[in-house]
Amino acid sequence: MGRPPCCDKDGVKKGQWTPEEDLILVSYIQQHGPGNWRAVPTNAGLLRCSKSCRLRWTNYLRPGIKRGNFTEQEEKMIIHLQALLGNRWAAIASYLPQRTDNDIKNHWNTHLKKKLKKLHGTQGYCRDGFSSSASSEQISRGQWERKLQTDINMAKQALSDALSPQKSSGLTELKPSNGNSYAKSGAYASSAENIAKMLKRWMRKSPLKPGSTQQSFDNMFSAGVTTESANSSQGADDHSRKEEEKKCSKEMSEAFQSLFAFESFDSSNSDDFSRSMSTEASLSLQDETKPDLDPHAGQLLLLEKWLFDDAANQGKDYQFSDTSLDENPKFEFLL
DNA sequence: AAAATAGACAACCGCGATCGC
DNA sequence: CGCGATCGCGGTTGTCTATTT
Repeated sequence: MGRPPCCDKDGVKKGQWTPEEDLILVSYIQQHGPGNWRAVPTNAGLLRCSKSCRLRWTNYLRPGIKRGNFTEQEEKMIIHLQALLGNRWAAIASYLPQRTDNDIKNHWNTHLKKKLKKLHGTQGYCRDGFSSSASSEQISRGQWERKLQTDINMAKQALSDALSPQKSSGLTELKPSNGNSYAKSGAYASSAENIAKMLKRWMRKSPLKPGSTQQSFDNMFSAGVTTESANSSQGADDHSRKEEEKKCSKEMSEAFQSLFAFESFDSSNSDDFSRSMSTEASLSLQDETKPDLDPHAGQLLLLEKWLFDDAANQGKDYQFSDTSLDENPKFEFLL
């Protein structure tokens, strides 16, 4: 006698999203900002359920998302965090900016689990899955913690590099509290990047007639995806990258090219957004960290403290947008 | 070249948590 | 305080692509 599925209605579309749907969704969120998902399908004119819209946005269209190509540092970090937190993918994702919980979960299930299993078979399973030939039972707690600390330092360095302010440029800071600011933010550039990638894939699968595509995308853009963002300041690097992308996309229609002009092709520009997102996620993680429930609470707190201390130490260069630690009483104990 | 199989990943589903009335 | 609506998370499934036979 469970609750009936929210998407169990007639006329609600399921399955793969089309580029048109993506553009409608991005366009809508560009104007109104994310949130109030219940109203999104109706207001945006999408034949999807609210859940599907939210999922599509958070896992695929959201700016600042990096997909695929996990680095070894990221993998190590995921393995460490999985050992500490278990299958709490959202919490793990909060420590990996630009990665979504779904992406991490998929990567874990398809790659890392096998990797660990393989290592388990050849050298004996170790909690970090990478470097020990002894079983975890044989390693003393002290040894394991030292090893954990070493690897965490490596992952920390990688994270620090990834978040380096030098890599971000020209992205206006998002202020989620002000919905209209979304419309002016360059953050949508990487949404379009994601869409563009998906469009290429989609074109491979089902080549469209240029005419119909043109019309369809013209309608889309006139409906709300303005070129305003495209006109925002972009660096020379972005320009050259755009050119390169255009070369690879000759077969695409003019409408596609206007989409390319709309975006920056530099996902690192979304670092500010990623930071704000990861901060939010960290806040939620802080909320859900319940020492009385979590057997690894000590390690978890250590890890969190490491992360937040680092952020605090880099305060000058590395400022969380929107929600700063020192403004939040929840983090007093960490500062 | 075609069929079968495996791998990868996007999306769905169900449940618990949270929010607002 | 109770209840319904909504959101967010994790597990699972479905589909597409690549590889092997």
